Amino acid sequence: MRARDGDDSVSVSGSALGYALLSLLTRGPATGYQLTQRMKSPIGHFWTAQHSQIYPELARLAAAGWVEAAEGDGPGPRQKKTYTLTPDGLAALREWLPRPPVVAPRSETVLKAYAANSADPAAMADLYGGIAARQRSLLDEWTREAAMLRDAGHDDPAHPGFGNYAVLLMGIESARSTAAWADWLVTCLRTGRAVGFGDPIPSGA
Amino acid sequence: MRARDGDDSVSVSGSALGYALLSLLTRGPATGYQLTQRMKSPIGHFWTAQHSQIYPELARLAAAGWVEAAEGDGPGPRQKKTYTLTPDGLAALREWLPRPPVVAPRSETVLKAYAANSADPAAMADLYGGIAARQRSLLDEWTREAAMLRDAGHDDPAHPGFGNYAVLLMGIESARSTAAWADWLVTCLRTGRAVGFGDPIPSGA
DNA sequence: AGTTGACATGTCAGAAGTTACATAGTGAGG
DNA sequence: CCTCACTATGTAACTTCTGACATGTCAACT
Repeated sequence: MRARDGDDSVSVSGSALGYALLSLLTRGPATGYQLTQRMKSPIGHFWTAQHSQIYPELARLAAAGWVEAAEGDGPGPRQKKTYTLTPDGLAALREWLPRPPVVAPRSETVLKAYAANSADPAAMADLYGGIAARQRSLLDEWTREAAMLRDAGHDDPAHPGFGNYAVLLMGIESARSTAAWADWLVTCLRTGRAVGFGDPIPSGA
Repeated sequence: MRARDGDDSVSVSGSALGYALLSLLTRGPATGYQLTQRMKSPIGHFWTAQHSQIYPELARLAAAGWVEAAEGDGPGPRQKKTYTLTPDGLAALREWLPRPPVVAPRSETVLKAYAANSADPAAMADLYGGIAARQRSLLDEWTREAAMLRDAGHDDPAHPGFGNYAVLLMGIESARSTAAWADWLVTCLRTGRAVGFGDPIPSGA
């Protein structure tokens, strides 16, 4: 499945996680621990991984020659390893990037809406009210973050931080849509009547 | 993990897939094959499963007493089983629905944008141009579908088809956001300059 | 002096999900 | 007559992901 030593001819194919780690390493060398942190924001809103998945994957990437580890003394009993993207790794990433992505959406939030009228409308309204509130708070936070990045020039496609900015914008769009949809759902569930999407929310009536 | 015969006291916890199948069965009895089809639209845009996952899960649900199988002759060598949601199954679903959903977003599309400036801008612009086009065609299709459902009264929260309508609306919102974002990305990548989100797209200039 | 949290790396068991294999009847179209 | 697509149910091998276990240092706070 992945290249072994002296097996250069085989087309080396990585998992999405592998490419995610390579992407993170384009931001500079890092330890597995730092990659775990770096994955949290902003890409974490669209791609997550635990350290228990990251460490073995880094070992595989190193075996494939896509990353290189510099060892040093760590705080614990083991060696601390700082990984760097190799030219081969960058080439692999560049080859993977323009390929059409695998679309595999999975949202428990929407799944629950699918069965919404099997449950108590008031309870479901509360659920989606909470979801809308959380999405709006994320929206606020990310909007402020995006403004800062824009001021720092990250909206320039040539800026190394452009990817972060792009992800943040998608996060904002996604939060906005979800909040608007959840608001509509809440209004439907609370009034018990058909409501047009985007119709004004009847306030305290 | 799941209840066995005569083990009623244990809190029976299901997987998200199990609840997805229960949700599908609120639309009426179905075979595993029919559930596989039923899952494709519209909930398939936010939750998918292969038949190889569905058949064993149905067996587990039956063992837990959440669904009941009526056997009959099938086209192949095996018995055809038509599953029905039991009162216990509906109760379990109703208990699960209002609980806060697990949020686990995963989008290769956004992941690739995160590393966009490691690749050839023209290739990435093509990629996101294609994505925007596909999202717009889905948007068209779903908008027409939603209009039909609305005419059929599915926008009434009491209508059994309300869940389908709600999922479709989220699909529409999601496609709209993604298309707008992809358009912005394409403009950035093609012009090579900072572009405001929502700014008019320079046409053939 | 003791606790908590951050830094740092790993393993293991199990759950969840994908792909391919296996079987077989019916009806439509070429 | 043959092939293809649809209906229908399952298994097996494999990959991916989560959650828990395991270890140990250092700095800050109580």
